Amino acid sequence: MERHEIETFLALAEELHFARTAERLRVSPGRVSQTIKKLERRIGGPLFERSSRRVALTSVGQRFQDELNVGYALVQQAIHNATEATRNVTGPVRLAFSSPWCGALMFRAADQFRDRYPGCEVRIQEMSLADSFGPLTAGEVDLQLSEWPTDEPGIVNGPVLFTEPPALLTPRNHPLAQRDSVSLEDLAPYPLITFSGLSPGFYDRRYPHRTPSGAPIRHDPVAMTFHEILCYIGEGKGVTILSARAEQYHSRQELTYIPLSDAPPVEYGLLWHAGRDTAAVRAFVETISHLAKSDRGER
Amino acid sequence: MERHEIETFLALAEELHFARTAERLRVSPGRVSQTIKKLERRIGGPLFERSSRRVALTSVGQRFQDELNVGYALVQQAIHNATEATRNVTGPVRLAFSSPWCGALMFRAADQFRDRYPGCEVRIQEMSLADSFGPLTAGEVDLQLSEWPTDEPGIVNGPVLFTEPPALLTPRNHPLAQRDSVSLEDLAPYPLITFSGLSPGFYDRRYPHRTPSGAPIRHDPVAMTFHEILCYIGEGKGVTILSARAEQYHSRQELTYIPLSDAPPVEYGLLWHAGRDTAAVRAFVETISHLAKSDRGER
DNA sequence: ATGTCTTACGGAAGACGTAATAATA
DNA sequence: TATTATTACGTCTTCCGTAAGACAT
Repeated sequence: MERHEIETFLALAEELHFARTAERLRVSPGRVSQTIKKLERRIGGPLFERSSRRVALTSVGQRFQDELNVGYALVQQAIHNATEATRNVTGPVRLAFSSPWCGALMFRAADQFRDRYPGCEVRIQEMSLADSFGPLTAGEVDLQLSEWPTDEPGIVNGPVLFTEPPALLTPRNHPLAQRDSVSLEDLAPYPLITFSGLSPGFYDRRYPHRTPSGAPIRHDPVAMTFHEILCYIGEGKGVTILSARAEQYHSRQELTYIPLSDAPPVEYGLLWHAGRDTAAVRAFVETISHLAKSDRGER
Repeated sequence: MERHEIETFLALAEELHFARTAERLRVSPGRVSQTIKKLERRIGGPLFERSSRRVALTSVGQRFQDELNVGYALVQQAIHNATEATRNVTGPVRLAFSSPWCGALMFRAADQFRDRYPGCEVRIQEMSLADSFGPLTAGEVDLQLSEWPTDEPGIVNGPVLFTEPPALLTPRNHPLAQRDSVSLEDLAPYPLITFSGLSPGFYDRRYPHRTPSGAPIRHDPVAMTFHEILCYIGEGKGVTILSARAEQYHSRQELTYIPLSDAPPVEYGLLWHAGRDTAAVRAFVETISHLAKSDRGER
């Protein structure tokens, strides 16, 4: 049963007059007659009892009207809701990423997103790890892709988009630098250079205070920026733990990246401010999540 | 939003795979793609998040699926119910009428009915007033159009289809025969010939036992058939009350019909046996009721 | 190289309007 | 005669399949 048949039937069931029905539907009276006739053939019997001067519903038609009205109203409501929901996907979406490999994914997602939601303007900026949540909290940014998760109050931990294996970063002439792989157990003798500005939970997860066997690990010094860490290590002040992916973007003569076998993988996920997510932001979350799933090869 | 769009969307929302959706709907994959694309343009934004290797619902699409499923299921149920209801309109419909003017309406209605329900066989017979409910009670007849109402147990008083003014039937040489109109008050001096076989309530309604002022009216003799009444009156044995319409079918030299001003109109309606009405019978009731309304000029 | 979604194009089904016809008051 | 529903027919939209293209694995 086609839409025009439903609408013609319901209109005629109300008007009980072919000409007025035709006028209401902006079609010719002949069309109403033929549409109803065809519908009645499909149903199998008359829905209207009619002469050239009178139109009335049969009992079958009466019940049909009642039931169809309910169902069709719900269908129209569904369409209306969907239309309204997409209408709200508009306005600028301000995005931030913490590291180049997050940025790469985000730029690809933004291309798809602009394609699908032409009404949306997308702006992307890099963020400083020294102030991971400042822009989000200040309302300067709507969504960020960065190290995950966080304990920051008011910040929502969205979906994880990808993970990277952990690595140990050492000076080139470090005792561990020749190894193919190291364990957390190997870290005990060396000071661990850490990064301030991370939320406490995330900090403890990334930088252990003891090796698996219980030996203490000294945290020293505490750097304020990522480049500061690179300098400290280059100077032989210690080692640090980070994503293996960093090697592709921050390799230097005097530094060596070594796979870290037993540290937890580094997770990168979406973060936004609780209650400040708009329809456009949610739509971008869907787009980038979908793209990341494709990258992971999941089905 | 067209039916094929709804069905394509719902199928794809379940399958999340264009090729399988196309196979299920017996269309080509290209068609599914174009249909969804067009639907998304109409809604205003993406309902699916897709690459060439992955299909997922957006949050808008998710909600749309939930709501559309409910409404569309109701629409389909309504169609199914209507189809089933008309499927039952089949088999023979056996009709009876009590007088020629009832028969005239019934034959016209039967023509319309046969036209609208080709699967139904219609048989019409005249009934005897002497045994008004025998055929109905015995199950030989499904529906009858006759004097209305009745008190007969088990018989349903259906809708009144038309009414006729009452008349007094007298011999040509009767004292009242020259009058243009008579009142019930005029009947007191003359024996009233009545008709047995009527249900008690109807009998009392048609044949008063007293005039409006309280004078008794003698009921004598009590006839067994309509022709018997005509003979009695022709012989000068008394007068009777009947429908003015009878004059068109039962006029004789020795009889005179006089309008009866203050008797209740004679009602003709449909009667059937309680619980034995089929879908086909109800459909015929609708057809003949509609035709009678047209005859009455109601709108 | 294969599986999957998308696009381009020609053919067919059917929705539509116009206008003539039939039925009713 | 006026109003209304129905029927007939030509036009045009659009739905559809086929086949080639684009993209990802």
